[in-house]
Amino acid sequence: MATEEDKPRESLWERLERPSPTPRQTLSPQRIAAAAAAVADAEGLEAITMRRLASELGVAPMAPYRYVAGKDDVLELMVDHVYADLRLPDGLGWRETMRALALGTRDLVLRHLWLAQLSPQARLSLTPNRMAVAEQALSALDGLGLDADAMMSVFRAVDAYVTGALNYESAVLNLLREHGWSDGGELRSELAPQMIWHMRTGRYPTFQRYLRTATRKDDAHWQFESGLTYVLDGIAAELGI
Amino acid sequence: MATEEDKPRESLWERLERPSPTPRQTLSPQRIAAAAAAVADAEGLEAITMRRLASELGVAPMAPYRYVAGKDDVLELMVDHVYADLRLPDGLGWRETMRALALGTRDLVLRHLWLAQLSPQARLSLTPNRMAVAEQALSALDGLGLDADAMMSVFRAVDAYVTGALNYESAVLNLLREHGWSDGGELRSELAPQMIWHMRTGRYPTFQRYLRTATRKDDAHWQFESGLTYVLDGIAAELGI
DNA sequence: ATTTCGTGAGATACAACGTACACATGAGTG
DNA sequence: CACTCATGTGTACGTTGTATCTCACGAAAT
Repeated sequence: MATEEDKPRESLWERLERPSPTPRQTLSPQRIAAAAAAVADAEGLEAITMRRLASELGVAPMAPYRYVAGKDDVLELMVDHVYADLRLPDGLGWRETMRALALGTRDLVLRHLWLAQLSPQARLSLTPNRMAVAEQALSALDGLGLDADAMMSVFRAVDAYVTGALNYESAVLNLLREHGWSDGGELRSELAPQMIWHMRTGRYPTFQRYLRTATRKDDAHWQFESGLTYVLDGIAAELGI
Repeated sequence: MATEEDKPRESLWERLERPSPTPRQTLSPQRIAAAAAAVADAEGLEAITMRRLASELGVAPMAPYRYVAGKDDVLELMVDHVYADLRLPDGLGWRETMRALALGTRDLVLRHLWLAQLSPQARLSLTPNRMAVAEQALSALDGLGLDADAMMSVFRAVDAYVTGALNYESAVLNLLREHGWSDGGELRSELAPQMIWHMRTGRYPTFQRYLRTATRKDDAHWQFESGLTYVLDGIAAELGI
């Protein structure tokens, strides 16, 4: 059965672009976004509560609800706020543009680790600044003789790889931060007992050999670039571009 | 300053393999994992609360805490529980093994959509069944003349792509389920007003052209395979295997 | 057969969270 | 000066994760 709330509620972004009739207000979606992003940058996503956000803005806990429908809207505003910093240079070839997309996204996520902690559904929302990046990326894939489906498959493949790689990389960094550990060495020494126990079972000989002989276990940038090279090489080979 | 709780707490998995001295108990980690996974399969991850889980098991809300240190442990148990269904066939070449890893993971996640809703840090934990899959994948990359770092970079690249692609795919499906929508058409018609508004701004001409001319927008399987082909092709090209 | 003891489950309670709802307030307009 | 409506306040409710105390029961010991 259809419920009442299915009416086509005006989108968050639609409301934003129409300036409010009385502009004299202490609160605004922009201030909310900036304050929330600042808190999350400094203390992680779990520090974002509606009460904390309100106190940060110097208002009562329920005040921000004049501008957002709920906490999910706040997260959406935060995402769009930081994505304003990500733009791709024009005039590059498709491969350099995809590389800029990947490396730029990585920079952004490493500067705002909470981006990777958002629920996948929060990352689905098409905010203006994310749409702008997608448009830039797609337009760099235009004019290569690809049909629309192929163009999107390239964009999506790069985006999927970047998302997955950063999911992992930032999860490690968030773990470090939450426990107050400083570097990967400290992480490994903390996790060592568990890992040693796993290895003692003798069930994972190949994995164990990796642990013993690998030399770039901590080189996150190299790992990111390696995978990115695979993806871009494969696109070039498969599509002949 | 170092806190007391930094003592090397025995791992969840370490405790599990040592059978409890008095085996007569109504609760067990296995029962907890199975019950929780069943609830999440049927009603989504947000249905998993400690109270709900306890009532599902017919015990008091705090009873499961005998076996898990907190909700995070429950999630870890759930992950391991369903990963028991994922094993890779032996004896295949590296490419077929990586394909089996990707497609098998996709099957698993589509059967248990809540897997993609877990926090990245929950997915970091190395549960026995996930370790087993990783070991199988790595051993298929053995003997190809790759060093340990290259082997892991291949595994990680495939895993990152799969994670990212499924993050997106399952987010759409979770959105459908939560709103009670049946298929992609219904999703698009619900989101149409927002999308039309975005397009009316005229800022996204390439994106708009994609929306008009693409024919495989709903073919999730094709999209997954396309990206996977790029990744595997790139690995083959870059490493000469 | 009775006592002892430890383990597993129950009951109660608390702080923190998101948010619904009714009220106060103060600037702009007549 | 009165009216009005957008904007922020105060209070409260239901739900969550989980700390802590208490209780029951089965096995081992006497």
